[in-house]
Amino acid sequence: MIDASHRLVRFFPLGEAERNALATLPLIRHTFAPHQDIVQQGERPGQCCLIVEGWACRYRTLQQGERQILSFHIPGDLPDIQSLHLPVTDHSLAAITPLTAGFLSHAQIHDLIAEHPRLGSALWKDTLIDAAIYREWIVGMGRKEALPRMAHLLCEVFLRMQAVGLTTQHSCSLPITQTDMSDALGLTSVHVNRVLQDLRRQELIALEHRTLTILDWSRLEAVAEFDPTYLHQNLSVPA
Amino acid sequence: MIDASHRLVRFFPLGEAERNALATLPLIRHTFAPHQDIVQQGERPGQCCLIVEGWACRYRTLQQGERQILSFHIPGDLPDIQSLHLPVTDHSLAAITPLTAGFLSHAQIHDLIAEHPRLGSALWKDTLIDAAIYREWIVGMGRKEALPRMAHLLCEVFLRMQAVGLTTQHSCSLPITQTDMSDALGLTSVHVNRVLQDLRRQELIALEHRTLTILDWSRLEAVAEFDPTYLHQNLSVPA
DNA sequence: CGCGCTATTGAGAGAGCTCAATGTGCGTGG
DNA sequence: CCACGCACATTGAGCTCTCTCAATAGCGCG
Repeated sequence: MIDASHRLVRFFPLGEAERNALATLPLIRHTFAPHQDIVQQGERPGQCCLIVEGWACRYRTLQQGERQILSFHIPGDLPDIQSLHLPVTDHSLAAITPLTAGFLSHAQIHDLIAEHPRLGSALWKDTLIDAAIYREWIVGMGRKEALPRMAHLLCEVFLRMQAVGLTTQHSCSLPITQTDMSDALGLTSVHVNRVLQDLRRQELIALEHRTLTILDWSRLEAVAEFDPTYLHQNLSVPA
Repeated sequence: MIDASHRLVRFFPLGEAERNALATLPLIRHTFAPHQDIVQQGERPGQCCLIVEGWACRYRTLQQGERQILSFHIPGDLPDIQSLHLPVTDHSLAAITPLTAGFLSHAQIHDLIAEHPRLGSALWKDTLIDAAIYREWIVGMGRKEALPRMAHLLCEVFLRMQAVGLTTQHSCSLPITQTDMSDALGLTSVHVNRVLQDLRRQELIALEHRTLTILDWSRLEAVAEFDPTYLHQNLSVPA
């Protein structure tokens, strides 16, 4: 089942009927180990997964073995919902941490949408926010240097974690390695290391034991040229 | 009205009813001059536009004035369909060439979808392909050098133009400046110029008078590490 | 208590940038 | 019909951000 506090429910005006439909939906749970693929490029999935616990990422591997991470996924995300309409998956999806996911068949989802069209709209909106995040990454990779690009990623992750209630004050879990960050930002892990040191030196963040703490949100936001509009979340910003 | 050969109709299994609904839809036409904004960042549009003729681009401007182009749009595209569910537009949309666009109010589209759910799916799929293109750009910007990145853009544009019947043999119109390309690829126009010269020297393409000719598709594809799967178009590739 | 993964540091190299000048084609007005 | 202006393309030379290569350090876990 999908909990009533789920993002879908909170960010889209759903009625009682839709909430109930979600709450009684039978999810088939699976667990995955770190680095294990959930969906591989070229597959034709017959189901979608909801991340219940843990982090995942979409990625693509190039011929020389370089990896590009396309997005990070946190609890509440539906990272392969696009398979509902795009039969062949054009990238892979892997667990970053030990992960619990719930699966729903395409048929179930189609039925659900047919019966509750507003749920279809909510899911569509979810994929549109995904696309908005991609746009933001393109802006960063194309026109920002390494420091603001990293700062932007941290702002984004923090707000997304906050939206699903996984932050405490100014901290949240950030269970990814510097290599993961480098593959997401289009940098090398060596440079990521130096950029993180710089952010710490400027007392913008603390990051240790996979825990991120935002020490100065407004300065971090300024460095990143971060504007949360694109997350389309209507959230309050850390004090 | 929307022509029966439109991409929506060709790439999604629509029935007679849906085709008719599209064909009789009243579009309000407007024309735009090059560089004119169609939608600006921060607006709350009440309508969506269909590009009838000409090219457009989505873009974002940073504080220091740098521009990042997020996507190019050609006839048949619905470049701001996301406004249907994301009220505030997080980027701008501008005409590149003299442009003709047809407008449909959100209300009209919502009604259309309510009556013809498969049309809703087709539109959703369209936005998912948009997102797939964003992913591909992220891969290029993060992990490809300038030459393959440019080659990839040219492959992509050519296939998209082919999909709407705007190519002849191995050529198509490419009505964008080198500065536009640089703002899309995250390069400078100086470097774009040098990369294009390199592609011409290698006899992979010809590009003059805003006309692109693919001289050697398979080598260009190889240089770009181009795999058309992500366009989800089921198209044949140039000989 | 040692292996393996991740983080850190140093130093040299390079892809792409900046700045600036020059070339070229085309539309327009006199 | 030609001169002019303007946008775009091209070229050169020096510079820098980020990369590469390589070594060392730290830490968690079996």
